Amino acid sequence: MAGRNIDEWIDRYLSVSFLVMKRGAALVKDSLCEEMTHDQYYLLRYIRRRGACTSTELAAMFGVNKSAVTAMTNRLVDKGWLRRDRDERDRRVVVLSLTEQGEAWIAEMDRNVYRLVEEVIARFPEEEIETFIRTYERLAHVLQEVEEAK
Amino acid sequence: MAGRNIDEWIDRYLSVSFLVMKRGAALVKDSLCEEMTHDQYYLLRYIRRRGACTSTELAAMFGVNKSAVTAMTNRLVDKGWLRRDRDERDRRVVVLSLTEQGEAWIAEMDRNVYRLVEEVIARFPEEEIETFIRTYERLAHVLQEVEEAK
DNA sequence: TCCATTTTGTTCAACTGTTGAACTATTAGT
DNA sequence: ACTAATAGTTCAACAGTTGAACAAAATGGA
Repeated sequence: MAGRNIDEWIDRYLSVSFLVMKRGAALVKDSLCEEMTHDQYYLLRYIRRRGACTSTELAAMFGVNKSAVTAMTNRLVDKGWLRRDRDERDRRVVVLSLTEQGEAWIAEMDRNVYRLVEEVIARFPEEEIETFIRTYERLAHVLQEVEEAK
Repeated sequence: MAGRNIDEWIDRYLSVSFLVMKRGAALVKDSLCEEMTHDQYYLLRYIRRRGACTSTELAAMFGVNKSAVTAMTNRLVDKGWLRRDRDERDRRVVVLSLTEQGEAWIAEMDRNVYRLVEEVIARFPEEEIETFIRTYERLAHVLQEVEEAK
């Protein structure tokens, strides 16, 4: 690849990724209720999709320390959205899963957030959406590989 | 568009955007020095590109409160990377611009971050990169429109 | 011109998310 | 059996954020 081209891509990517991150977070936050933060919404979504998971898995998945996960899950347990159970087969492990209340709240929040994302997505041609998301998913995968290679 | 398709896209987009945000932030942070945070790096980059700007502009651009900008810029001024000057034509306005030291630090950080992003980008075909970034930029633009329409 | 309104930015308390070191409890590997 | 490694928590110290209250300056009608 031409060096000129690459540097331009890098610059454009860095600029736009920060913009989308900030603006996207602000919009999603507006779609949530006072009680639920942006990060809590995504964390609960992830746990729901996985059914149940551990602090270690969450920390690795999101690239944060385990103590950060403890702090976040504490708040979610306090709100009654998340359940902490000790794994009987390996008593070091804590199994995290949604409570019924948590399921209900996240479903409620989903309604607003989906409406928002749909409004955004609707402005793009279908093919562009599919292509974009596919590359985005590949990017998430590559980031994990690069992280693991350290 | 088929409802089924849209909901699948929304779900995939929400999941992957959080992953990329978190993992990307973690990797960029590793490329920075102890003294500079992820957010500070992007903020300084933005101000450098604009030459100079105001708190109001930054707050609108990144979708945060002006008080958040004050707090961030305070830390950057304390470190000697950012300069605060009153606008002589409108004395309410504070003009933010990089100091020479700030320019030097951000150039230094750029070297590491560019190396990282290049490593990631190199794993994609050129055409996919260009297509992806173009849609990403369109997305940033749409998010701003949606924000403004509120 | 005068005064109310708007705009720009700051301060403050309170909160979320994060790190990194020190710690406990449990398991795994010889 | 004992040392290693693993899973998670606690804690102090930060960065980033909100929202309300505030000060200072500019604007715009009457």
